[in-house]
Amino acid sequence: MLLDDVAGASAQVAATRSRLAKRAVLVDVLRRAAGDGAQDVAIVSRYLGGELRQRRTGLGWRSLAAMPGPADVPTLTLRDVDAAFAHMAGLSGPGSATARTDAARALFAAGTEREQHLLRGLVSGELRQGALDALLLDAVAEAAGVPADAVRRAAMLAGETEAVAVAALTAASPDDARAALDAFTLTVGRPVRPMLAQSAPDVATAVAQLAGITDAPAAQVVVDTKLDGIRIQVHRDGDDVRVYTRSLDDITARVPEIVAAVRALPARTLVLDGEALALDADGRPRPFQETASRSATRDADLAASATLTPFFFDVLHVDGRDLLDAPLHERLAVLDQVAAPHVVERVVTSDAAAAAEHFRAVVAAGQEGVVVKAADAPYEAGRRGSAWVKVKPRHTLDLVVLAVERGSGRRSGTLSNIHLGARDPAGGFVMLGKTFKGMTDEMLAWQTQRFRELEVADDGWTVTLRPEQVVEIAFDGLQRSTRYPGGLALRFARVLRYRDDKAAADADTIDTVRSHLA
DNA sequence: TTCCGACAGTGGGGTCGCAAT
DNA sequence: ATTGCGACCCCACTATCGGAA
Repeated sequence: MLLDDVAGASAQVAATRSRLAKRAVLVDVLRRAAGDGAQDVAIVSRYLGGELRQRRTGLGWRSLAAMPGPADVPTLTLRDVDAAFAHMAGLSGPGSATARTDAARALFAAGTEREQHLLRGLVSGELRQGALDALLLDAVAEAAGVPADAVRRAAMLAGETEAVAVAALTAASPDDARAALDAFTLTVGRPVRPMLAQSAPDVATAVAQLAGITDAPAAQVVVDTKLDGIRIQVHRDGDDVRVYTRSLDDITARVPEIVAAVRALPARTLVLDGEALALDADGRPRPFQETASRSATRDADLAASATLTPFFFDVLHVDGRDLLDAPLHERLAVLDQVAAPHVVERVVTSDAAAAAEHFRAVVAAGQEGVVVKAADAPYEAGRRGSAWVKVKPRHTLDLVVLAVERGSGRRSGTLSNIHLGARDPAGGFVMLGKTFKGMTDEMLAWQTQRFRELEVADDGWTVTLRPEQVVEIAFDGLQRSTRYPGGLALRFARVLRYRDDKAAADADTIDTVRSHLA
């Protein structure tokens, strides 16, 4: 199969907003790939899902700045392209960046216009065709003649889509495809996609949301402490322990202390879900940046200078027993038995006030917040299910917009990403970060016009403003910054509303911001 | 007929390792 | 030694489609 076939399909998918029409295009190209064999199905399913098959190629958006013009006639086969990226991914050492760029040039020179567009999207990870993994899974189901639920479940348990697409689409019949999908079961040593949480503004709202979905008579909820670290999924088979991140990256070699902790637990086989973070001598959590630094380093000496402590909040398998479909309260009973010293602190209650009290207590102890969970819900791998709801404290500030950047994609033509400054009592403003979050289309339209009125300079990307417009910003906390002059940056800043009732002189000062550090 | 769950998009700050400068 | 890039870690929020109610 030619890359051009996939490029054409991707363009068709991007050209319609109807998800059914997108799916129909995906189904057609998946069926054609199936006729060309398993390898083409593997490549097509990756590319239509917006990814290359190579996890890291060393090639990114910036490397593609100077690529040659397009070819007139499509000649690239999918296998050519996959082999080219595999080659690039394998390069390392002095001269490798040049060799990689040369290989990319040769590949792009052979690509037609729409093929180049597809390649850019795959390399940058921003295909922007309005369809990624979820719609692709639906298309795989339709193309193979099997229920969408069966494909989705297989992909969640496999931790990936490619193998599932190949199994479903290379089967001789829908019955065979169904059997092939059912063969994807929870396997110790193969990570599953982690269950995710929705969010709520406060504990009472979270409890009320769960009351709507649970069948438990007293509407019991589990209130788990939410730790500010990195998500880990740990598999143990005897002495063999593997540690995976939320994106299912294997980081076992970087975290020997977690391996040791899990080896010491009283079970032969285990699959645990939890969080790892750096603690100080008193057991209080260190800032997220320290956990991130420690978990990212591959240097053994650096790694030894700080340790991560694992805490688990779920168990998916223990000694031959799968627990994915067991209700949470059952899983937690097992978790308490097998992971006792490393279990996240929790409260189980039907009383919203008790849940709120736990939230206050854990935040006072320096933790990030809580996750409120339906006690009778199964583990929904890979889904942002309604059974888990996270709650975190929210801070707000009134800041001044210092500049604004042009938007891209559906925000093209608007002024989108705003630069935020706190008032400096000594004069001027101190920039604390940027945000594009929380804006409705109406706000985007309004601010695009408003900021043109305040414009003092425009370099083609960023428009500098007279510092007059006040905006109310929500954020999760402050972090140390080497990028911004105050040495501080807002974490997860988002717009709540523009404050036309306030002048810049009424905005919060950098001193007020610092007081949030306590 | 209306409602709402799920998805994709639009980007944020920080950290590391590596190759080039 | 410093800088720029790629790859990940954490992520919030809105608009939209189409099935559920």
